Amino acid sequence: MARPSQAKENLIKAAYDLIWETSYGATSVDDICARAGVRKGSFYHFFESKAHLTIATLDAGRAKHFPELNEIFSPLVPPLERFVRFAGYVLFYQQERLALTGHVCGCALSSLGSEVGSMDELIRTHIIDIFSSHLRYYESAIRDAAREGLIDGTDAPLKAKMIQHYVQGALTHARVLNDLTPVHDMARSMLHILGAKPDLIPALS
Amino acid sequence: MARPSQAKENLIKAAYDLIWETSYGATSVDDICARAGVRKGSFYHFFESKAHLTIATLDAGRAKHFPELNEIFSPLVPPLERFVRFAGYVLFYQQERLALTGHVCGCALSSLGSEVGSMDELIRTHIIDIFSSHLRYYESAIRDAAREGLIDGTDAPLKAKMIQHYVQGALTHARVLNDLTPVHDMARSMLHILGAKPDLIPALS
DNA sequence: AAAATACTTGACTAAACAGTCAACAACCAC
DNA sequence: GTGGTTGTTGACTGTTTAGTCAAGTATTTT
Repeated sequence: MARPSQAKENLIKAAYDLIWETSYGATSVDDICARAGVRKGSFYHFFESKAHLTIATLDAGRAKHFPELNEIFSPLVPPLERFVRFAGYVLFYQQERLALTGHVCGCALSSLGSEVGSMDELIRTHIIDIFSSHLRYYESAIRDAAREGLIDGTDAPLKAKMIQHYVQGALTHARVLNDLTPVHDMARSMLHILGAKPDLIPALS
Repeated sequence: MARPSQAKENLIKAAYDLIWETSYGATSVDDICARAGVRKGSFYHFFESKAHLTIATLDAGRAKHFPELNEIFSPLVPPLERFVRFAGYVLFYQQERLALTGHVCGCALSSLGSEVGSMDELIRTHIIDIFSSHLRYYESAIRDAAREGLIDGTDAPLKAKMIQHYVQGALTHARVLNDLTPVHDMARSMLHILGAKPDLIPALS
């Protein structure tokens, strides 16, 4: 019968944190074990390799964040407000991670995908799948906003991609500059990209 | 008297190519030497470390690209056309690199900065400096376009940042998805972000 | 109490890696 | 032709790294 253990979850959390803070390549199996408080034998009991653990961190991240994104992008939320709330959600996690690490960490998926994407097909396709989900949140909100006459509805898919690319570029910049200004500008910029009229924009908190 | 040698230039080019193709961490000194066709003793004769060589690649990239960017963003070029030409310039280099490597490589600065920025301050500040220059190209073009009545001139600095973040997000996506579609969409999207009226947009080639 | 299952360990192995070094070679000035 | 300067070499060293393994331990079921 199974012997209860937190080792697996601790390894996933440790890998998630370390890879996001620095990079995939700079994060060794020993580093992850040290952060998780387990020994290498345990690591390899649960995971075939660092790459397999990384896939588990992506799945854990999805499990953690998608319920929250479902709330933010719920069809019950006024469409443009979804983007404002989303900007708040991004800022919240960036500030939290900044407090823990001392520097802005940006988008974990984007950094990981960029670094590892040409060398590990499994990690790459997992990230692409998550990116596709994000894109559908944006598209749905854009269509709903157009239906309410809040914005011009032409080319919703392209606008969704603009939003997605802009958000990730802003997070990458925040990380490189070690400065949250791009994240603070996010709500306003997304609404600008969508062509929302200023008087129709919900309060930017 | 100096003994003529191409070793240094070959090392710089090799490092530039390999780091852009894969990543900083996945590129070893041995890899660079193999690609450059020199031995490790020569590597360390010219460069103190891989990090120092990377700084040299950033300087070389700047020397190569800035004359071209000066032409693209010349005040003699109609402002909105500068963005269209810039998109063409980005596409050209992405297609060239795709042909050489078999996969989309995205923005070398962005990838490198994201991967290494929290661990090497010298590399980070070099990249930030280059980013600042790019931003000034965008701002200048935006102000010129506003002066000509082509776009709304409010908040030129924020729009320049939107452009910059969007461009880098698009390139990161192109790299992760291994698909140039985001780069093909770039001209159109940048002009949309700037709020350019369709009839004022120069021909999208 | 015994057996089965799952978790834990850290020394160990082999490979990868950054960086060093003394010696040699090529080029140019004198 | 000689001496000075610069470039080249690859075996070598020490460290880092991923991954293995036999043995031990903890938990649960029978």
